[in-house]
Amino acid sequence: MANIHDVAKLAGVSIASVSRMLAGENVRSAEAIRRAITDLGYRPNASARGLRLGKHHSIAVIVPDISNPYFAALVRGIEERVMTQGFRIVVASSDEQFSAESELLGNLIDAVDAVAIVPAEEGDRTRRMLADLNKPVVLIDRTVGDEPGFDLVHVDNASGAKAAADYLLSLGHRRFGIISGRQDTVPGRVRHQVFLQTLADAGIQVPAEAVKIGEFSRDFGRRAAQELIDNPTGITALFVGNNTMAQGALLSLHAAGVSIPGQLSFLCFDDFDLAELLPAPVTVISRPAIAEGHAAADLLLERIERFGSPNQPPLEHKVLPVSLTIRQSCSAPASN
Amino acid sequence: MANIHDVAKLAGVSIASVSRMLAGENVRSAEAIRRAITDLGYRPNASARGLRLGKHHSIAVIVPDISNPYFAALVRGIEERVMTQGFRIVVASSDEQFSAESELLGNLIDAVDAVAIVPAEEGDRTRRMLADLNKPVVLIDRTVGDEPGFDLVHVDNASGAKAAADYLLSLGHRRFGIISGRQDTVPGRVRHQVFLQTLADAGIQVPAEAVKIGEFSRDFGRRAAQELIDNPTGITALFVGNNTMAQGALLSLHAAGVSIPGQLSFLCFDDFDLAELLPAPVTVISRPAIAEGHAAADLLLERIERFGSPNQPPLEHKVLPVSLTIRQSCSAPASN
DNA sequence: TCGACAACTGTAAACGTTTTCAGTTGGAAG
DNA sequence: CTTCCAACTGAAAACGTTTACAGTTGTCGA
Repeated sequence: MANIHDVAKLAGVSIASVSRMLAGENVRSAEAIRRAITDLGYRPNASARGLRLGKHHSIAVIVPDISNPYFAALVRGIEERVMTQGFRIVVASSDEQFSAESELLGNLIDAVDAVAIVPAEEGDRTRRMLADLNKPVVLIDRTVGDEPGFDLVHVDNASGAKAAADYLLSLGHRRFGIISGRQDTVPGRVRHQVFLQTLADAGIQVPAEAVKIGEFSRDFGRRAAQELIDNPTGITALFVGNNTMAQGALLSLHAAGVSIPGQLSFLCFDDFDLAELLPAPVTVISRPAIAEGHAAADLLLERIERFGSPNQPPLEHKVLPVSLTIRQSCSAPASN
Repeated sequence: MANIHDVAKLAGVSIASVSRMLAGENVRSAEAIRRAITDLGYRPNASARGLRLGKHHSIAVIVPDISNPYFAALVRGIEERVMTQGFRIVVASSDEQFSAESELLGNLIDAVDAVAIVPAEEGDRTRRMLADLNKPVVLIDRTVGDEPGFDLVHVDNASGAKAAADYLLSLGHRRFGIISGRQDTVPGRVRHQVFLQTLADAGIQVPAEAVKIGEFSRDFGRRAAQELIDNPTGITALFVGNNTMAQGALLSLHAAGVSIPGQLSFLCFDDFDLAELLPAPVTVISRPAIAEGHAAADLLLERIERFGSPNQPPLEHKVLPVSLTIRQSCSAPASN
């Protein structure tokens, strides 16, 4: 592989001139250098440049699972924005495990300039680990501790959960079930609490046996719905905290022959592919995954720019709107 | 950030000893060095190491679109395998465009040791571009030219298409429609041709107006199915070449009120989330995306190991099996 | 013709590693 | 007590850049 010395020799100048011309400065022999570069097929060595400048033009993106469509879309959004600025993204999946996450980050951190992460855990050890990185960090979808100290990109979980409850109430439902994700995450907690609180404000209590809390996984959704089926609680509407759990729940409900919305109105957070094609197209609270990626990337690029300099921009907390997408999985409760 | 000199000084040895102990060699003062390393929180600088060794411990993964679930799963598979060997993956989406692809690769190539790619185009210019990289390359799902000169990981498209045709024939169908993806890609071409050939071998011709060829996109699937609906051809079975087109086709079919499998049997290549939850759970030819990722990663790691040495392992072409997953979207044709 | 000055150029140091090469150490064998 | 050798050690070079610094040009005005 040709290096800068080869180019300089062929062009009859010093390596400094080559470097300068590459950096866009004015150089007398620009033409000769350009020709030498193409003749040799020269490409600057990324490691050498990284070593010298302490920059890598790379961003680590850590998500719980890249094969989850929501996270895949998020990554896509980050990628789109970041690529235009000449940055690369290094992707890794944490499987929702702090240990995996911190190990990954340990491996990646030395090769990147910043980190975009959907943290597996929102506890303080995650915050400390991220702070120790000493690089720009943006938290997406979740947070860490009360004073994270990083830029945040969230969606408006509270409004979404409230909209869901209000919509179901307006249809006349009074007996609700809820399947929620981990309560040690912002989306899990906020969606859960706001949904229940909105009902409480309307004077409605959700019976404990109709409240299921667990992992954000398809499998948990399936099990939770199965329990609801096995121990009838008389609920007429079910709210599910995210798309993967929703898919699992639909599997159980479908297998048990529960008619939607005939016997049960169904509403979940997060849109998903084909939601509109199901026997009862699913009404959802949808969120802008790509836009979340864009927002996160913008924040990060900005912060990378100024990192180390005294005048840091203040921490930002971007909250993106969600919207209620009404399809056909909800109706007035059967009057019995 | 502490560097190796700091560690050496604190441990009272030379930097060579630190480096050696890190490399696992026997060193008298190992204990002191270990302590110094933890005390200082020392982490070797990746750029410096990369510069010195000419290795980056990174692999570029280029797919048409990371937000497509199949590619996301593929990436996940690669990631799983590669991480265990201490490698990172740098991900980028080409949007099925050669120009984007070659630009991306231009940006990434200097920072990686190898490339796993689902090429946007299978033409010779792609082959040349990849060959010029002068690094290990594995092609996934598609190929480039007749003599690619790279390792290949494919699924058995021919068997899959034949199984699809045989199954529909066995149900008694005689009038078929087909929606296929780009014919300048292996999956597009093989699935298309083998399906039609299998029918031809059974003495059945598919009328030209029931053959739709276009992009591997949801949008094309939707349009193609719409055309089929608008200009009735009397077909009783429809084969669709991949999952995104299938989803589009289902959208049109559903909107037009075509009953599946009552009026039309439906079968497609690639499984997809929720296929089993649709009004008529879709029968598919499914393929092992994660396993494809594993296979690609293994091939690449092997080749990185030996790259540059004289005894290169011979090129491999791994073909993974697909399977017919029978659900409920196909039945015997209505007898009329 | 000279000096001043802008515009450019080249040398060399630095970034943080790994590894070669030429020692140094210490223990065992004589 | 010597000698030998295995086992370790350290100095220094190298990887390919960028950039501070100290020139070197060439032009213009006097």
